[in-house]
Amino acid sequence: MKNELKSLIILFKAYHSIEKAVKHSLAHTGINVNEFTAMEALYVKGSLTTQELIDTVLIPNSSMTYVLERLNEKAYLVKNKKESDKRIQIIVLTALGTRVFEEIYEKHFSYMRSIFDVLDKEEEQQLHYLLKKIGKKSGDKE
Amino acid sequence: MKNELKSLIILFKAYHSIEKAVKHSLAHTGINVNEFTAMEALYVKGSLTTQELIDTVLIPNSSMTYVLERLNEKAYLVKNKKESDKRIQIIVLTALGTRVFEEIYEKHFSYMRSIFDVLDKEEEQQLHYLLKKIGKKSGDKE
DNA sequence: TGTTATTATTACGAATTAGTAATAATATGG
DNA sequence: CCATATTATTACTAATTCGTAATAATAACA
Repeated sequence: MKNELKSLIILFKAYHSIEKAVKHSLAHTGINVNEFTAMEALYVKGSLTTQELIDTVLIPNSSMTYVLERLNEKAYLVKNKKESDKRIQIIVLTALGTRVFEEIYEKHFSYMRSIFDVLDKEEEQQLHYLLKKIGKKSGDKE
Repeated sequence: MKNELKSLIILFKAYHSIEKAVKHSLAHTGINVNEFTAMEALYVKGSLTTQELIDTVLIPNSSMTYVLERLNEKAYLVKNKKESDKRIQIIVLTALGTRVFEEIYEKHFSYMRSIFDVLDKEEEQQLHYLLKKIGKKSGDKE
């Protein structure tokens, strides 16, 4: 077998390895990776619609519904119908959600940063460039 | 929020985007990503123990059991107890499994290669180097 | 040689993920 | 306006994933 999907294998390995580290970092925080990613997006953007969250977190709509339910149960976010288009919901972190996220983020940041710091600044930029390039190409093919 | 986990976010995005492409490529083949990865490892290595497969595919042991069950049901692989240590199973693809894998791989290869070909040879090597570096660092922290 | 520890694997059950259909609101084209 | 198409979201269900405990075989060593 021509092993020219080496890039794919290496990407999968690196990702799974990092994903494990993320899970480890989030263990005992009461939220999982998808929940964290959704909260992060909301924290950065201030507010997003469900559809925008789906496009950011890249999980299926039915999975996002589940994630939002969980976070809503924990009172970390609220959903508000948009007045001008009632099909749309605007999602916002609550004060509690924001506070909890900030606490979790601080530790998570240090932990993850200690991994990525194995790359120097230039290497990290190069990684961004390369990953964006294949991510974009891959998205284009959908 | 200091956005210095940009690398993490970009990696996640690129991965999920590629993962979608992989799923698309494997749709209608009757096997999913984990099943494909396990078969690929077996195809390349000839045979592996369950534990070796777990270390390759990087999923929990309980998940691997499920994957192996699925593939065994489809008669794509067989399990043989090792004589010298009966705790250990040696997993091998059947002739059917091998043939099916080759068929699937051929199409999958073209599809995935068309994505990674957006990188030139040098860029691809660089990507390998960078991903291995953070993958390794991340694994070390376990 | 008989505990005790370690390793490989499976069993079980709960949580999550995801595909598909349903619902509800809005847009569009006659 | 009305019928139809499109968009956003949820409901429902099946499949998968995963943590943890159980089992079974082997190793270690007093």
